[in-house]
Amino acid sequence: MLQENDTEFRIKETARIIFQKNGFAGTKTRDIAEAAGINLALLNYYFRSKKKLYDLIMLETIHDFFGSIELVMNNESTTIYEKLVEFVNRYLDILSANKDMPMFIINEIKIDPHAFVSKIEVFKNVSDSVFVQQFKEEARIGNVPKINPIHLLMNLSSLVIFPFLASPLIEVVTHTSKSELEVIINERRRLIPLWIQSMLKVS
Amino acid sequence: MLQENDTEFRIKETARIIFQKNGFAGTKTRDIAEAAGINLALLNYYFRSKKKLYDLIMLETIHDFFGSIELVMNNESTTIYEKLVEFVNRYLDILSANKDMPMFIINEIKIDPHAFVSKIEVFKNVSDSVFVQQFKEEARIGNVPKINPIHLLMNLSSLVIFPFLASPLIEVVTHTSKSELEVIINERRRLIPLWIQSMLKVS
DNA sequence: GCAATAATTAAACAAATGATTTAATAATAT
DNA sequence: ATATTATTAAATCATTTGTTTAATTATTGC
Repeated sequence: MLQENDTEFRIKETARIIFQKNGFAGTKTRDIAEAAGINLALLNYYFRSKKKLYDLIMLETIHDFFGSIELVMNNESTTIYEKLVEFVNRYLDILSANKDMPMFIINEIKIDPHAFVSKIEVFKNVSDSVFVQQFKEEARIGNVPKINPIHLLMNLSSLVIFPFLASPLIEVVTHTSKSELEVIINERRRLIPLWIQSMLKVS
Repeated sequence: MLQENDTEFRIKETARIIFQKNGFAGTKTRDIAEAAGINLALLNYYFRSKKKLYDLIMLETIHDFFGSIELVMNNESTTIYEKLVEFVNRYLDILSANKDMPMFIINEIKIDPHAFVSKIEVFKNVSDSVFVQQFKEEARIGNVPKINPIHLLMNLSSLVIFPFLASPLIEVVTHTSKSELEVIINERRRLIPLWIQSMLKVS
């Protein structure tokens, strides 16, 4: 057995895509087997059960999704604005390559918030991050309004993540094709940091 | 039979909540019956089938969700800023009373975009709305930057809707309780129009 | 008050769905 | 060559779930 057996790898990557798109209950082991071009029994042969395979993928996904926040937001040597730019670019990269990730994570939390918290508790609390500390200091000095930092985090996440959550909605409502929307989303790399900065001038 | 038979009404309202929370496939007729405190057979007695009941509720939900946009965004006698205020207040009202609505709509679109489009095609195209026309005119004059109006619509929707889509995520990441988050969301009635306005000063 | 219709119930049906296992075969490595 | 690993087709086995039936109770019109 190789450490990254070809078949094993193909099952996992296929399962990742399908699980992220349809969730645990919405996914049939037969779908995974068919999409991966492998025999159904091999799924259990390599991963013991559907649940074990799912848990494996979910942990990796959570790690990918939250791992970047940690690094960017707790960097002691960047300014607030630099962190905005870093955050936007990192997240647009991750989400562009993995469009179903936000919905997957949100559904996962919804199913069992308690179980989820226990899985990410290793990550540092975002509310205590260097980013939030820097924001509070600016607010103290009077450079930015004294609003709850959650607004800032929420606005930043909204502007970055929402297009991926709501892309089918947006496509329908604005009569925009997937490829046009992709172009528009990429314009946001430059625009979102500017927008967030200008929002911090009003209260 | 009364026009709004008590039992019939209770089934529909219970079904609305459960369908919006769990979707069609994720909902069992037995769940609805139990939650409504009625006998299982009554669901079929009043609504013929699970599918018919679901379709009924879905149409009403779509109507509630998109009906407000139409009115606000095509009002000839309000300014852009007045429309922002109207939009934010209307949507926060609807979504606060119906927190699972955005997720429900997005999932519904995902399942069958084509079928969904045919259900909302009665609504006027948002991209041709008075709101967007007014924005384009302001851009021509040079009062706002010449960006794709989709950015404006997307930012507005993001800031209003995202907190409801991602509330479980936000609660977990920022260690915020549901009631605290509710207070924060209500602060946004006043803030979002200001933010959007200030965003329109940069490009 | 009676008869017809409507509302409600418990129980059964049935049909599919879908994860997992088994036992046999092929491939690979020692 | 043989022991281990990988792969396959088929069966199993439990369960879930929407729907119907047939009997009972409540309501309404006359």
